[in-house]
Amino acid sequence: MKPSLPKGTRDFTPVEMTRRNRILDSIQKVFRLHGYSQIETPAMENLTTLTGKYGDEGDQLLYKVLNSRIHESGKKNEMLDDFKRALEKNTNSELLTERALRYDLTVPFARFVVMHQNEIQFPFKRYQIQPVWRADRPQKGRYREFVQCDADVIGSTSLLNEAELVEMTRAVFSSLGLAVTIKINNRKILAGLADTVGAKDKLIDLTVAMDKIDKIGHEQVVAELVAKGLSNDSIERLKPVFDFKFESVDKTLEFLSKLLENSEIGTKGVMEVQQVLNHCGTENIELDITLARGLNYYTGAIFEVKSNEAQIGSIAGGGRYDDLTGVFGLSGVSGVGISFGIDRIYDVMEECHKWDDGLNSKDSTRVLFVNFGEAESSYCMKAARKLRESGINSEVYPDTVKMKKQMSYADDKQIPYVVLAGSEEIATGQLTLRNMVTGEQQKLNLEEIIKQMQ
RNA sequence: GUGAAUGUAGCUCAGUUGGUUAGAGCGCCUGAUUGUGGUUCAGGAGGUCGCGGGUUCGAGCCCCGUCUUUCACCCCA
Repeated sequence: MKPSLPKGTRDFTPVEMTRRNRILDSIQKVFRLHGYSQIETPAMENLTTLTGKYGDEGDQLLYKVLNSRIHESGKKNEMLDDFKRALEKNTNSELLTERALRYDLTVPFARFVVMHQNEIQFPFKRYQIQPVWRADRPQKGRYREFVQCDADVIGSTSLLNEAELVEMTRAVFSSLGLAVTIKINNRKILAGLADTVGAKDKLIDLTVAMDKIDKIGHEQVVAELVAKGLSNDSIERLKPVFDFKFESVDKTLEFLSKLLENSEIGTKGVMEVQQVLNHCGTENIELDITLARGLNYYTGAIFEVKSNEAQIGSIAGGGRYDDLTGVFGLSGVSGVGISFGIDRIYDVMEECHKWDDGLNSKDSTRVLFVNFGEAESSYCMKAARKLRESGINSEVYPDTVKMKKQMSYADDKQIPYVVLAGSEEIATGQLTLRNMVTGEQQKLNLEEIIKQMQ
């Protein structure tokens, strides 16, 4: 049969993995530097844990897992009915699917917090690096399986957390050498906007439409809002927002506080943004009043990070959610977090040629022992063990094949040193150490080789 | 889910209006050099032309379907 992969999934070669790990290390280092500790959760969750948290679009994109052994069920008639219903529209049936692959790391985290609430010290700062799955149509920068790197603080309403996440974001991308813009906004500002134009009940329609302004233009947005049932009066009052152009954070704040002065929630949103920015400064930040984000659960600050160099969707995003744990039975716990998408960050690095491969990192093989035969390779196994005990990554070529083949293996893997231990070398204890970059060879005993490697 | 493009050797790509045995560069293998890689030289292997149908005397090329990748919409990391 012809080997193939499910649509939207990928293999990663050793070269790709070293590069992915480089991104991962940068992120993980920043997370740890700020006191976040790691957790993991299962790839699968109960379907009920996930549904209804991401909005209608999100629910459509959940990968549901078909129950096993459905052929043994005693409820086949009910199952058939449920299946027919599922063919009509997106319905859930516990008889058919009670599990789903996780769609993000935030909702499983909320579930985790509630289940472990008695073991957790709040505020709880956790990070989590795991794949997530979305049944989206794949294209560039969009995969059905991708890895998210999340850092969240839960159990604290302090805006210092938002500021810290902004600083972490800056740290991650500066260590990767990528120029980015951190777009921020606040759901309370959007709510205030809906409030002041008299369209409180149309908040979601309003934000979704707003989000598209720079893509489809004012007129199209107005048309969409009319279609959603927004009154002419409301639209008229939105006009200054449509006409507003970002110049600076200060000017935007000034504009917003005037616009929203009669809205309690709107004013609160403006104050929050102001405070966050007081803590972390405005470097690399754009206050984007059209930023909305699709996920339902955000209630305060929202972030989105875009590359300044590459044309790709957001490479990180997040925000504050006031009551995600509420549905699981623990209310009054607010959290805020950010998620880095390493697959997209990889694509940006690739597009911008940011790799600067010092391919011989200390993680790859430093020394290869050439295999001359049974007795010699047995000797080399012991010698290699000695090197490994000193922390030097070493390998013995497994087959007794032509030296040319073994040398080009070392060359291909960019192994910097090769040890030649033939019968003569073994007899005298003076092994031949070849530097593969310069071509120089020295006769050294094992201790001297170890010393030279360190 | 809607609309559109794409697929030829391991990789990047040629392939004329449908016409004999489908090519190149790089990579790979062998030898020159049986204890020395990266350079050079000589030789070699490798293709159901994504897959399945159809039209035709004849299809890599035309038609239909399907899958993959990509682009736009939608949404997002």
